Amino acid sequence: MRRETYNEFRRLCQEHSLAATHQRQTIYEALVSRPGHYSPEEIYEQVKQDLPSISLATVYKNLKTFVHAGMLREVSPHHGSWRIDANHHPHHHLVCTRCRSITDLDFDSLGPVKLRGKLPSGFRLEKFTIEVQGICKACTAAETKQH
Amino acid sequence: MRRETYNEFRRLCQEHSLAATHQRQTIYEALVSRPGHYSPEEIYEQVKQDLPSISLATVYKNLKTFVHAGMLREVSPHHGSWRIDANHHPHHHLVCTRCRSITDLDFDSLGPVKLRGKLPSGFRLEKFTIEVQGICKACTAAETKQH
DNA sequence: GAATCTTGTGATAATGATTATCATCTGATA
DNA sequence: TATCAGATGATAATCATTATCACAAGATTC
Repeated sequence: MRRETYNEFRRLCQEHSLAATHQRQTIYEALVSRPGHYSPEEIYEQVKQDLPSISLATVYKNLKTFVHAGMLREVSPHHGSWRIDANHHPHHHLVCTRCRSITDLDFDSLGPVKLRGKLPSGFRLEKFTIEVQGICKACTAAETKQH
Repeated sequence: MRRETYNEFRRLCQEHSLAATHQRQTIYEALVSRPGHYSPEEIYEQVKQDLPSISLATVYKNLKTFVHAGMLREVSPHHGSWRIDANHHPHHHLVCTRCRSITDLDFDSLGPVKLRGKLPSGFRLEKFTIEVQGICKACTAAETKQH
């Protein structure tokens, strides 16, 4: 691991009161050192090369921990079960990052996406989708009540 | 079911060579008649009120059929396994609707999202995410080869 | 409308992803 | 170094989704 990445990792662990274990270090490295959007299974395969006895459960637990702490992000705010949208009108989605609820937002509430320059060659554009991420009313209320 | 919805349903089935079964009709109705972003399980619960003996497998099969035919949409092009993104720089994603692969797109490739008017009250905005949906290079190539 | 054929359905087993449990171990702190 | 909270590994449990297959219901033809 690069010295720089190592220091960053130690700092982040301290900042979030997490023990800087060998396993966590290797998982973090596996993600940060190479670009990509890996699944837990893929991380597990990668990490096993350094730590053959690591458990898949440990990978899952630490990925959750890292995401919760804000050290890493989920690719999509929609994981979990498959959902169907029957709204045929063009529209956007408000997505709550806390409870993952989804609400429609009228198409005209947002201006059009403007493309500057070109997309990678060979990619055939179908459409732009805008997701508005944030905390929904219910979650904000619940949070306020706690304090 | 409203006459209008019923006719639309029959038309869509004919157009896509699908048998207009009682089950399909009820599933379609459950989605179209009320706004929302339902999971297969939720549709199942709803449909059971009309057709108590329907099987959850039938709901899954028909939702897939409808989505495949373009009669309904998936809320998110990312279903399936959880993925982690370690790229800290602001960026967008190119998502292939065929193979679901994900590629980063530089933040500056797209102009900023402009909000017209207001978001629903109580929603605390965190950020806008733009997904560029389309067919990736590899899938386009594979498709061309077939013909 | 009945016969036939194709497709869809229901029940349930199988699979795959994720989470829970718990005995044991390790990093952090004194 | 001793202590202890928190982390790990093994594995069972759970949950979502898909596969299988015997039986039933639409569609088509007469």
